[in-house]
Amino acid sequence: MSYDPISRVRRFNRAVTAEVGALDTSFLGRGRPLGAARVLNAIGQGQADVAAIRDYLGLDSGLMSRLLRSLEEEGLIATIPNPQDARRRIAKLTETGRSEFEAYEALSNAQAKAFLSRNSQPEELLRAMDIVASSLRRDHIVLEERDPRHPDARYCLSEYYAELARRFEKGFDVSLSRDPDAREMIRPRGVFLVAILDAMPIGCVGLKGSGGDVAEIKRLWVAPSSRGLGLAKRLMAAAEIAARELSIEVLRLDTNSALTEAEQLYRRAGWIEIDRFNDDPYPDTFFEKRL
Amino acid sequence: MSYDPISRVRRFNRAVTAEVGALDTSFLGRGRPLGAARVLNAIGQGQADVAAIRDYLGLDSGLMSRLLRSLEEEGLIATIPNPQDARRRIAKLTETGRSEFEAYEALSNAQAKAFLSRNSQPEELLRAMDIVASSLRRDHIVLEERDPRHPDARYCLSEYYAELARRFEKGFDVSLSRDPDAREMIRPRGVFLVAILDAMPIGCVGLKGSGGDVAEIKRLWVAPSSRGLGLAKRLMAAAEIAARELSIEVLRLDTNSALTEAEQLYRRAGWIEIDRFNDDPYPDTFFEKRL
DNA sequence: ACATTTATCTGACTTAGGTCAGGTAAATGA
DNA sequence: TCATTTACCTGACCTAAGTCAGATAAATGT
Repeated sequence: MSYDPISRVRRFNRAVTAEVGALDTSFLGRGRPLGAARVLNAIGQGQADVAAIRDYLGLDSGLMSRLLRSLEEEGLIATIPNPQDARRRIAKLTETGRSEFEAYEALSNAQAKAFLSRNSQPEELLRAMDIVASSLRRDHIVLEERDPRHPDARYCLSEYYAELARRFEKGFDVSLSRDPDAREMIRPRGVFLVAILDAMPIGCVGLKGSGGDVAEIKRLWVAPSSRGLGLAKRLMAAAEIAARELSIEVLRLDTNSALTEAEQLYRRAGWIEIDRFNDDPYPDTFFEKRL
Repeated sequence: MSYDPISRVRRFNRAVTAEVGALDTSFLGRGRPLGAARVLNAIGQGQADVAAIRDYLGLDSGLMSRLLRSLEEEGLIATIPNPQDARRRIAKLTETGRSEFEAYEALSNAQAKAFLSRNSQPEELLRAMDIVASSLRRDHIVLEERDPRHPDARYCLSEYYAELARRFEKGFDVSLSRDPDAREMIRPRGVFLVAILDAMPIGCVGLKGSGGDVAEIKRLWVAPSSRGLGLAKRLMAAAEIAARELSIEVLRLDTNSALTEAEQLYRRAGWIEIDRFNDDPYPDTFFEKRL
């Protein structure tokens, strides 16, 4: 017996619509109408092109224009014509605008902190919130190339190692494994891809090349909160496309049979099991795919 | 290494504010302004007293009055003076109003269903949504007395039995345990309390009396989605209050040491371990509390 | 060179939502 | 009984948000 899924979804909707306004009221906390606050915050987050902001916030061009004027009158922003195209305008925060934006950020952070402190064990709640956020925003996941030493990449890798340590019977120690040199996962030899959702890294994959026409897939990882969304498949497909761009002809990878879901993914994507091709202590299964 | 909790909360807020409008647009789907739709739905859900609706939706009395007039003009509701107090008014759906309300319900159900069907394995997502909803609405949890044969009570009991079956090494079979007769958990002998959150049962406890001044606490259960909110403690406190009302002087309970968190709860609430007082095969630890 | 397209702005207008100061009629308390 | 309180209604007014039809000026295609 289980409670009706539709009721559960609707209950979530009710809870969220009833409470989320209270959860983050930072946009209303500084005596400015919501519209103006949203524009100010979009600019503060780095959006500069007026058309881009309008598009992002879904505003009519007339309304947008008026909101920009009101922020200008407050002395919070300045707009200048785009040097490449004088019809377009670029909006930037002034000094006062920047400190006003930071006040909004501080408000929002404080509210998030207060929310967390109302919960005695926030870790499980946070995990649940991650799952919901990933699922709701699944269509906004973007894959980006990153240097493997970039903080986003390093976050993914450390989570990946931690997971291997949990799942392998004998644990996992990076230093025992052939950790690919960062150089070999940067163009022109290879690439390192990170899946980003709302500025948070939630998955990665590395293509490790040696300059020849054979390359290896390494470090495929998807955050627990984002599993079941087909992200691993998407990362693998993107890595394959990158491999073709780099004129790779043969892809290889090694894996461990403890990672059952991975093996299934490879087989379905047309990978074929081959003999061991390295003496790394952790993998016990080896695959190849000709492009 | 773990991602900053504040960023995670803010990411959830962004995801939810961006998507939840799209998640349930049923209130906007029938060409009526949001305010009127909300009032119609409040009445459809059984709210009748005008003041109660106004309070529930947080509306100004002038606005409320106008919304009621517009719904009346549409022929969806009828208002009559309260027979006990002719100043107050009672709002009820007309025939057309009822079918309009049901159209909203159908829309909302269809959207929830569509949302579920977009997810390949919705069970984990639903679990996460339950956790978030329970936590956000924790202050709205109410404890209500229910007949143990009421569907809400039976839902809780079947979940409780299923959990015992999972957690006990040898499983759990209700028929082997001394299942208290429903009569003994109804006043004046005892009570059965269910914790309700937004119409969904999320916990229960039974007070089983025999007519004398000794009674037993049975069937204490909290839904996994609602743990960590202090609900078990609250249920126990409510059961104690009910026991005092029924002139019970000694409370007893049995538990199994596999349920570690329960034992701690009892000790902290002033219960004292005593000798075995029944020959039920499942419990191995026994407690008593004098009121 | 010139018609067309594009990005933004301006003015006129609409709707939803909400506030506030009375007004009416019923209920209540001294 | 009668002043006071209470529940709801009405009219006047306000703001935020959004729509729409041009206007303006820069860029673009032929």
